[in-house]
Amino acid sequence: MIDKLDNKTSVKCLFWLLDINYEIKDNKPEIWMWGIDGKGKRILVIDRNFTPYFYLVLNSQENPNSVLERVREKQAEIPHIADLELTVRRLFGQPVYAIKVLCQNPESISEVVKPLSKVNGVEKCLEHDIRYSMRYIIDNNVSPCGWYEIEVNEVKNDSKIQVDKVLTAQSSPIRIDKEGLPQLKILSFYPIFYASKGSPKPNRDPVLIIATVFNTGEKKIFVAKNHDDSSVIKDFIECVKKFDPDIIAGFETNRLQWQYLIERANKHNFNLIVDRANGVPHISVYGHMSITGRINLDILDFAEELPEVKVKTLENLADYLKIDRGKQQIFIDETEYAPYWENETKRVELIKFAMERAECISQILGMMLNYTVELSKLVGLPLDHVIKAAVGFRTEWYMIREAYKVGELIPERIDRPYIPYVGGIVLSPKPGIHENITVLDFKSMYPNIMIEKNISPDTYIPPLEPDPPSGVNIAPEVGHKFRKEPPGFYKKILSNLLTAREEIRKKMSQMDSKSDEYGLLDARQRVVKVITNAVYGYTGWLGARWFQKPVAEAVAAWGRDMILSSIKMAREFGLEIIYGDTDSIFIEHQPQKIEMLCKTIKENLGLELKPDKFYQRVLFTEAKKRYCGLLSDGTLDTVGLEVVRGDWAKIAKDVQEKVLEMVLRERSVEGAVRFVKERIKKIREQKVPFTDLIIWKTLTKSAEQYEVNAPHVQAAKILTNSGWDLTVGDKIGYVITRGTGKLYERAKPYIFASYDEVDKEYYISKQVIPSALRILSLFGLSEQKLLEDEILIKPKKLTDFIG
DNA sequence: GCTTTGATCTTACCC
DNA sequence: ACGGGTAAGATCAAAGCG
Repeated sequence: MIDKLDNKTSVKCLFWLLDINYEIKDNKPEIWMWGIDGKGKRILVIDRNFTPYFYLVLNSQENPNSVLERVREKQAEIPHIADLELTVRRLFGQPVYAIKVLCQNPESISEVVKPLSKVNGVEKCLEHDIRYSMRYIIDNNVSPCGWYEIEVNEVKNDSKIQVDKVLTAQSSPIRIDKEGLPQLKILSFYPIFYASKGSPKPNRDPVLIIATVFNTGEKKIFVAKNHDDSSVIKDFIECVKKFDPDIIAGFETNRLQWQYLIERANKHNFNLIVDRANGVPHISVYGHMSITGRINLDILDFAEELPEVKVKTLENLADYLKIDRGKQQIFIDETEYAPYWENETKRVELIKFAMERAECISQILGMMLNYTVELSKLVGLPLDHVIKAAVGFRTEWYMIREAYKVGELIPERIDRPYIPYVGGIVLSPKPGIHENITVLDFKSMYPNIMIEKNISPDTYIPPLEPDPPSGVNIAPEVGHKFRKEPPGFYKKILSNLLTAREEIRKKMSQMDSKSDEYGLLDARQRVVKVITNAVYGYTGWLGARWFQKPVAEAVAAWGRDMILSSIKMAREFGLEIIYGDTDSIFIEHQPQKIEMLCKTIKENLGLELKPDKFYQRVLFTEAKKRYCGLLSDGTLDTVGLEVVRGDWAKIAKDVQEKVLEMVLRERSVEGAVRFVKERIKKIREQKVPFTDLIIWKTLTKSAEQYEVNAPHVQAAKILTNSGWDLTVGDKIGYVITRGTGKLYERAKPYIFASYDEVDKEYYISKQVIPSALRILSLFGLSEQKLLEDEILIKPKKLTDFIG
């Protein structure tokens, strides 16, 4: 029993919600809300008044009251049940009777579910798989990273929780219309582990350095004495305790570093106590490490959101984000940590490198925080959960909140067989170079189709069911039916999201684009867009709680219908179509006709088709989904080609990019050919940087699970045998060496290969020539011609190829 | 016994 | 661990050939 500090009645407390978790004390659940109050005090609000529950869905043939009676009889045999309430809910839009089973303890729900699901008349149990803390968030319409007001009493901080105040809730939290973040304390850190052979091993290799950066500007660095890291880790723990950060940021912390530090600490017989409740970081949902009372953010998880960053190193990420890493950038590869450490003068550089990385993490965090906060607010998952959660789960959590508001039960997640369905249409392009091409595309095509046709899991009418009085929309080709009224669950969600984004963008248009508030709104509209666009994919995801194949199938069918209609209409207007993919058409630039076309389509199809891009010149090969266009501002827009792929050697990508520039911008095929020949010569002369020869490929399963041998798998096996820990998702960098036999037998991890053993002819004939020829074959060039010694005798003019 | 061919595996892209 | 549509290269075994 916690004593009140004084006898005053409860007071109102304004706070910003950082994190939420639950604890069981004396067999009773408590919601713990970690926050920052209006005066910047760190607080813990404990709510003991929220009862966990789940639902029993009743068979529609049964009398609900008699089922309730039977459940009551059973209740006598089962402890833990606090109460039963007969209610009406909806499941996939259908009204159902449901018994709300209130339990004393969230951990006992699973014990209650089993016997009660067997009661006659009970069809199934639902929502027992919703975590107690998430339940609290949903039912109270609370989102992390928002401001709330709550009635509280201050109590003694008996358990030495690391906060300024411990409070008990006397009411539910109420959302306050207040923008912005409190002054957060953020600690960024980067440790260096000794790597004697391959990846560092916690039972063998010590922590040499931990560099820390506070967002107050202060920096601290802890360095081991020889190989003894006990004090390094202790000093780090002390540093965390003293600075008391709200957010701890790192790089590779979730998959690697926290666990490593925990194990090293344990090896020295102490615990890595860095959280606010005197505990150790622990594994939590979606594979992240949770630090109670603080938010643990891994910059690497943020990098996963950026497909443009192919190999997710801290340096690549920083370069992509245009972070200034100073003039004297040091880069020390992991393989060199040990030799750097052993050398007195080089050790200084290693220490500097660790600090630079910590600073870099701190800067990246600053750039990603708005986005993560907005994501957390919209989706309703705490910051550290939401950044780790896959898109499908984020979308689903957003839906779960909305479902609660309209009384929809949350369906269970079930295993389903994979049955493919037909998706969007891709037209075969007209190969060659085209001038003055406009790209028209449907604005948010799939979301708008779902809205327009009221496609939703709760509006679907199965084949044998009679049509409702409101009538139905029937999907073309596939024939699925959806009731026209009332508006479905998805229609509501998507309309809200689309309107919300419009409103945010409207606000933004009247603001200074450099202001903090603008940045915040920009992050908000991006997040809204991401969730909007994810809904269609969600509907076809086998793991989705609201999975309904006809929903996904019908959306795609209507999409095909609309794009085909548009093409037909365009042709009727006398407009030539060059290419199209799913929701876009590439069309000759005739402004008046295009305007008329868009107007006609809006009137006939109810969806907006709008000009999106204009290409002065655009080049297509025979292939779909691969082209390159020259935009009005002179930049190249390269799509699908090797240039934008991460699994070609840089040398091949650079050559292709230059070829495209020469051809599209300079209109010089001759120049392109000359360039390719020069580069080939440079490769033979070993004048190309070694790093330009590395090929990166993702390991998508463990090396043994592959059915056929492949170069990157072979390279991965070599790395594993040399002591490197590889996991699924790792990018393997390898080069092809000279020799006989299969390609995979000649693949070698780049860290083990020397330039002299590289097979230059492979890079010429299998990397550079194919990627150059992808473009140049359009102009009648062949491999032989690119390999010929003399400069092209009589090149054709670019104008000969313009269609 | 050799090369050619095609199915299959694999990755990464587009929208 | 959101969907389907697509290109492309390497491997591997069957087919084709003399």
